[in-house]
Amino acid sequence: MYNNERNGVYELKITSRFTVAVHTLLAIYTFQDKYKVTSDFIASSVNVNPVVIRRTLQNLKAAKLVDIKAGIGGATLAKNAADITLYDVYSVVDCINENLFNFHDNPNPDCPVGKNIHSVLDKHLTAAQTAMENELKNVTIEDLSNQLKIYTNND
Amino acid sequence: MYNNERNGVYELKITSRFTVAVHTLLAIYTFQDKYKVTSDFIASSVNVNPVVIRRTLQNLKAAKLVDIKAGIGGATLAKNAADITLYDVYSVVDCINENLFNFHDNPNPDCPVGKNIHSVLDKHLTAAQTAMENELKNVTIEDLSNQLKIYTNND
DNA sequence: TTAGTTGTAATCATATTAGTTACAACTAAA
DNA sequence: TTTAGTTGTAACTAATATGATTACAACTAA
Repeated sequence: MYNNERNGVYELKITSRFTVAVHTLLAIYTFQDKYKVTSDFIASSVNVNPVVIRRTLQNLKAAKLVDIKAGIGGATLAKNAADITLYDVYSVVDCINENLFNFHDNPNPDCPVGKNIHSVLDKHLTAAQTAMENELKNVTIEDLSNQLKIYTNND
Repeated sequence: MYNNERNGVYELKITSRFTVAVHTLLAIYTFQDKYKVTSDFIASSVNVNPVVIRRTLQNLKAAKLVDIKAGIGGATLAKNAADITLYDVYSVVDCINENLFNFHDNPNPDCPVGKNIHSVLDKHLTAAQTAMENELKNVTIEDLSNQLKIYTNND
């Protein structure tokens, strides 16, 4: 069933492209020294269609976060895992557009409130978005990998 | 035309229900002592269909942020403007579901990364969301009104 | 009684996401 | 130089949300 219901109302959010991309990078980092990490390999771990992974990898490649071997196949990190933050990933994979908050179009310029609503609200929305994004800058793929090792050692 | 395009990719975000609701409250606060603030009145300022405003007002009423006069019409604030934060509004209007970040479904439990991706990632996503939401708690409808007065006095 | 408004269901157009199919282009290895 | 496996990418689809809109019953003060 659909997992996004509450009181019969459905809502949008930051798309799973972001977590898919993070998962992709963590899988590459975890396995790149042992296996050829192909889109099929990653897709199997993430549990999405391989084409979704290839599209994700193209975004990550364009940002120089990964290298991809065309033909033979396989992806590797193009930077140190400690130098790739969640914000880097978030920025690249189109999980939101520039603005997190979707502002209603064309408020009435003949009403004092409509005329100025952007002026009074925009800076606060930007501050909220920036606070969220700054948190993402505090976490790297290496951080996730270290945490992952703790979990896998306990298996 | 569509206002959400970038490089042919389209993205989701926090819906305009939030800014519509903030605009609604600011319009009520600004005009409630002078006019009967009806859904048509607000809709004209926000520039959306009146039914969208009525639905918004129902959400705000359920949270005891506004009073609505059925029959005769008109909405007023049910609390002091200084006691209504942007977070209060955000919480009630279903602009997102509980989680801001949409996580991909069913990562592969037979892969060490897939099995633990939620464990390593969830707390960071929650921290980012909380940072955003906390910023919204710092701003009240009264703050917006005070800023609005500065702009309108300059007209 | 009436005029205006709210409350709410129902339907629609538009748009996005993720899934999927298909296949050309590429590359290393046999 | 053939082949097997993979990437790169276009095209299409199903599922679903949003906001617009229509419609109308219920309500209430004048």
